[in-house]
Parts: sequence; C-alpha cells; structure tokens
Amino acid sequence: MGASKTHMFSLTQNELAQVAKVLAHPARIAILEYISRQENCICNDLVDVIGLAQPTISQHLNEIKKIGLLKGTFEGKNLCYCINEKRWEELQHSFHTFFTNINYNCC
Amino acid sequence: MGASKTHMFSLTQNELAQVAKVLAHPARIAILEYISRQENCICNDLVDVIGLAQPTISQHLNEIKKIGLLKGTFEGKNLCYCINEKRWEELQHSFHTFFTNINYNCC
DNA sequence: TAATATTATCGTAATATTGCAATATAATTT
DNA sequence: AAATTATATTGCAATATTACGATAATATTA
Repeated sequence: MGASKTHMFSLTQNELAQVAKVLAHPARIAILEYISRQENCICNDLVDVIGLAQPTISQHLNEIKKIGLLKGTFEGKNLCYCINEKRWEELQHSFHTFFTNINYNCC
Repeated sequence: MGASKTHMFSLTQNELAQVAKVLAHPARIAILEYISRQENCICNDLVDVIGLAQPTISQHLNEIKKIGLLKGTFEGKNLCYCINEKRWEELQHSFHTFFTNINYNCC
C-alpha cells in the first residue's frame, strides 16, 4: 500500500490531479511566476532568485516540463525556458471547468 | 533534507500550493465532484462510490476540510458534508488570478 | 441501556517527494 | 583542444503521502 490507485478514477480526474500536483509546491509556483515576468529565463537565474540548489531547481523545472507547461529554445548560448501559452490556456480552462461545474444545492 | 522549504516563499505562493496539493489526488477530485452532484452526502456512500476503504475516505475528506472547502451539518441521523460555496469561490478566484497574471512576452 | 450504524483515529507498511552533494553532460569561449 | 559556464543526472537521506486493518468514538434505534 501507499501507491495512489489511479486506475480507479477517470482520465479527466487523473489529469486534473496530475496538473494540481505540479502546482502543489511553492517553488514551482514561484518558478512559473518568475519565468512569466522575464523576457528571457536562464536556469541559473532561478537558482539565485528561488534560493534552492541547482539540481533541485532542475528537478522542479522537469516536473513543470512534464505537463507541457514549458517550451525551451536555445537562444545564443543559454537555454531559454518559456511558458507554453497554448498549454497554459488549456490548463486554465481545465481548472475553470472544474470550479464552474460544481453546484451547491446541498444543505 | 526532504522537507519543503516553505519559509522561502510568499504566503500567496504557499497558500496556492497548499490548495493545489489537496486537488492533487484523483480521489479528492472525485469526492468533490460527487458531493456537488448530491443533495445530501453521507460518507458511507462515498466508500461505495469511490471504492476506497472507509478510513481512507475519511482521511481524504479531512484534507479537503482542512482548506475550508467542506462544511458539515447534522441532518437527521447522518452527517452531511457540503461544499463551502464561499470558500470554493475564493479558491476559484485564486487560481483564476494565478492563471491570468502570466504573460508570454518571452521567446 | 444494549445493539446497531456511521465516522474518526491509531498503527503500520508501501510508495512518493524533496533537497542537495557529487558528478556527468553539453555548449561556449579563449 | 582546454578551460569555462550552464544544465542534467545520480545517489542518498529525510520527510510526506497513501492505504487499510484494527479499534475507538459518536450517534441512532430498538
């Protein structure tokens, strides 16, 4: 025991939970907010700004990348991580739908 | 090591992450969806519907309760968990703000 | 009050996450 | 090519989560 029984739930439920999991760490919230404020993002900046070690930042970035929220392009010498606008809006829509489809006609 | 360094992040970042953490499990998504569809909710129903053991359901409900998303009232003999409408809308607003405040002028 | 039904807590095992030092890889510059 | 810089991977220790059986607590009914 100890493992989530994902097979018991619908694809939609699992997908929303998976995305929420990525947002479920303040460092990743901070990383996303920081990237969105920059014209360019270099991972090394994040180490200074966020204040966690470089491997830790790299791992967090990887989690964010896994759900398609980042696109990276090489620009000159540095790798540049950017918000994947299309995916971002998709996830925004998922959360919006989840929050909107609730009704309160109980109690 | 191993513990999240929450003190390094802002209150807003920590709060959003905390809420996301509650949504980061498909069982809790399923529980919230189910409660919202019912006129009345009895925990014992959830055990059948979700398919996890009663103590597990109880624990999940507790996580959801911790962030103020449920209000419970006694109605006849059974405890009735309901969505806390006000809190729900608060969280909806938090996520909406987070998703909206991002800009994409990078890359 | 005793029996029944419902929900919560405890204890524990399995699994997952977090964080970093050490190291490896990749790209750029000298 | 060697040195430098930036990012990724590995390995490991600490902590957190998930799940459930056993049991306790609470409320309802007979």
